Amino acid sequence: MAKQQTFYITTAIDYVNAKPHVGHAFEKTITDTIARWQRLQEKDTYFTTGVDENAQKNVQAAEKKGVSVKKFIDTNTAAFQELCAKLNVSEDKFIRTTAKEHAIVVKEILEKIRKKKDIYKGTYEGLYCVGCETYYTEKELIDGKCPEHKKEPEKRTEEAYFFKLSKYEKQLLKIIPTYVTPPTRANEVMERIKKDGLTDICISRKGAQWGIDFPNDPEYKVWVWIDALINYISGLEEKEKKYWPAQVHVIGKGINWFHSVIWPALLLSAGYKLPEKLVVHGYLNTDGEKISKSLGNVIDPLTLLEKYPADVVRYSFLRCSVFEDTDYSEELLITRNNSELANKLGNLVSRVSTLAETHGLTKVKPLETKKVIAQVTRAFESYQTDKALATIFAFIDSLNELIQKAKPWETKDTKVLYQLADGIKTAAILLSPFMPATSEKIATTFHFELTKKQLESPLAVHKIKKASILFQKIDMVNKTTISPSTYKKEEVKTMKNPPISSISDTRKGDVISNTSDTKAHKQTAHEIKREEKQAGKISYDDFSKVELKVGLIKDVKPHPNADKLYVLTVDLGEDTPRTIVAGLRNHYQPEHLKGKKALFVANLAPVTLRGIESNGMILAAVNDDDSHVVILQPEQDIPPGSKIR
RNA sequence: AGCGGGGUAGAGCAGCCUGGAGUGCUCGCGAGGCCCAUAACCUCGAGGUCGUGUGGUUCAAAUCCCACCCCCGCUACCA
Repeated sequence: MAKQQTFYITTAIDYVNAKPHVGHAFEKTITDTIARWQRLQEKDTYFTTGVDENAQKNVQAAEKKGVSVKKFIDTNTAAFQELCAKLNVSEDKFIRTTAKEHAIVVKEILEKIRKKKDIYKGTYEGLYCVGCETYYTEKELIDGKCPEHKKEPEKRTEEAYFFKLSKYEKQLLKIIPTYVTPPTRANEVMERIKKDGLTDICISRKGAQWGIDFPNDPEYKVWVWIDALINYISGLEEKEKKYWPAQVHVIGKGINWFHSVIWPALLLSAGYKLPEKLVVHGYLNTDGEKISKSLGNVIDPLTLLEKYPADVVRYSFLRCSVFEDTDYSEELLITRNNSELANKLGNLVSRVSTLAETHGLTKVKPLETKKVIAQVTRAFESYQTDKALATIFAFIDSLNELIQKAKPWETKDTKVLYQLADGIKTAAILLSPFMPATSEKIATTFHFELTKKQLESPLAVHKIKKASILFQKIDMVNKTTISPSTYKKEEVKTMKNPPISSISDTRKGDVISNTSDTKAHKQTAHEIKREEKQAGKISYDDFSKVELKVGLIKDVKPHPNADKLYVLTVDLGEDTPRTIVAGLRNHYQPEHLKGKKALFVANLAPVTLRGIESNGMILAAVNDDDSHVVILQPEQDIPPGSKIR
C-alpha cells in the first residue's frame, strides 16, 4: 500500500508587540482552510502557527507598559491563541519561539551552517548615535543628523557574525520562480536581487538582552529573523522527518523578502530540502474608506468574533482575494452574511429541509457535480480560496434556480427534492474547510458525513427534519464601533506591519538594526513629555517668546521631494518674503492658499525639510487623527506683518 | 521620493495570468412571478466611451506591450 501523502502547512509567526488585528485573522483563516481541504483530501496534514516572541521591540514595548518582558509577551501571546481558538483554526501546534526546544533547533541549524563555513566573523560598520545607542542607515538620518538628538552620528565598527547570503544568489534566482506564488511576488524579489545583488547579512546582535544566545558566543544574540524563520522546522519537533519539507508557507506580502531569499538560503546552507510553495497573500485594507477612518473604526478581530459566529467571520475573510489587497469592513461582513449566507445558502437549506420533511426524498440520479468539484480542486491547487468559494456559491445559486423552476412545493416531486438535497450535500462538503461548523449542521440535517468518499457518492436517503436557522440576519445598526481612543495611534501602526519585524533595517543586508536599545532615551523623552503635560501651563513670558504674525501667501509650490509638503512664499511684512514649508498638500489645493492671509510663527529656528529651508510655520487647527486640517486666518483684512497677541 | 495595490453600470467587486461579441457577482433602481422558505427565492429590464492615448501587437484587446493621468496603502516628510 502506498504511504499516505503528507502535507505540512504553516502561517507566519506573529509579532507579539501588540494585539492581533484582522490581517492576522485573515492569514490564519486562509491557511486553516487550505489545511482543512488537504485533510478532506485524506492527506496526512500538519499545520502550525504561532508567535515570534524574541524581537527586541518587545523589550521596549514592555517597558513602556511597565511590565516585565515575559509578562508582556505572555499576555499578547494569549490573545493570539484566543484568536485561533475563536476563529476555529485547526492548528496542530501553536509555536512560541521562547520555548526551549526552539532555541535548541536554532542552535543546531546555525551549527550546520557554521560547519558549511557560511558563517564568519566580520566587522559591521555603521553610523552610531551615542544618545540613542543605536545604528542608523543614511536614509534614516535627517540632514545627516540623528532624528532624535539632531546630532551627527559617529562612524563605528563592531565585530559581528555574518551569513554568506551572497554565495546562494545563483541558486536562489533559479528556485524563486517556481517557489514563490503569485508570480508578481517572485518577480518583485528577482528584480531586487538582479538590481542590488545579494550581500552577506549580519545575523548577530551584540549586547542584546532578549533573544536566543548565539552559539559559542554569549556576548551575542541571534538576529531575530533567523530565529523566527527556523520556527518552521523547530515546530515539527520529532515529526521533522515525517513532514519536512513543508508544502506551503503562507505569508503576507510585507515579509516576502525574508521568505523568498533568506529562508531558502539558510536551508540550502544547512543542507535541508526546500519548501515547495511560498504563498504570498495581500493585505486587508481596513481604512481604505475614509468614512471609517474619520470614525476611528479599527476592526478588531476578537471583537468581531464576539459579535458574529466564527463561520461568518471566516466567510467574510475568505471572500476577499488571497493575492490582491482588498478593502475590508464590517459592513462588508454584514452584507455578505445577509445576502449570501442567510438569503442564499441558509434559505435554501431551510426550504429544502422543510419540503423534505413533509414530502420525503426519492433516490434518483443526482445532479452533475463533477465539474464543480474539479473547479474547486483546481482553485485550491493554486491556493485561490476566494475562487473556490465563488465556485461553490455559483453552484448554490444554481440550486436556488432549480427549486424555483421545479416548484417541488406544488408538484411534490420527491425526486427533485432528492437532487436538491444531494446538491446541498456536495456544497456542504466542499464548504467544510471554509465554514466547518455550518457544514456540520447541514450534514446532521441531511444525514451525511463530511468526507471525500461521501462527496463522490450519492446521498443516502433518510428521514429529514426541518433544519434550524443557519445564519441570523444582522442589522447594520448593530455595527461595532470602537472609539479611536481605544487604540493608540502608534499601536495601530505597528499592528499594520507584517507579523514578524520591519523590513527597512535589512534593506541592504547591512543589518545591525535600530531595534537595539533606544529605550534609555525614549523613556526619558517620555517622562519629560509627561511632566510637561502635568505642569500643563506656561507663563506669559514663555508665551511672549513666540512671535506670531499675519502673513500673505504669495506663492504655493509643491515640494519637489516630498508628497505631503508645499513650499510657500510668504510676505510677513519684511523686506523679502520668506520660504516656509507646510504639510498641507493633502488638505488644500494651491489655489485655495495662494493670495490668502494666514497666521504664522515668525521666530521659529529655520529647518531644512527634504532639502528646502523653512523659515517659519503656518498655524492650523487639526482634529484628533490629523485627517482634518484647517489653516487659521484673520477675521478681517489686516496688513501682512501685523503682530498677534 | 521608494515599494506595493487599484481605475470595469449609481456603489462595491470579479473577469486580465492563458486575447474571441461587455460576460458575471453583491447592493441599489424599475417591472413581473412565486407563496415551500429566514419579508426570503426566481425571471425580465434600465444603467458601460472597461482611467486616457484618433499608441503598438493582432483577423480579434477589458485582457498582451508602451506612454500618460488619477486614486489608495506602507515608509519618509507635516517646524
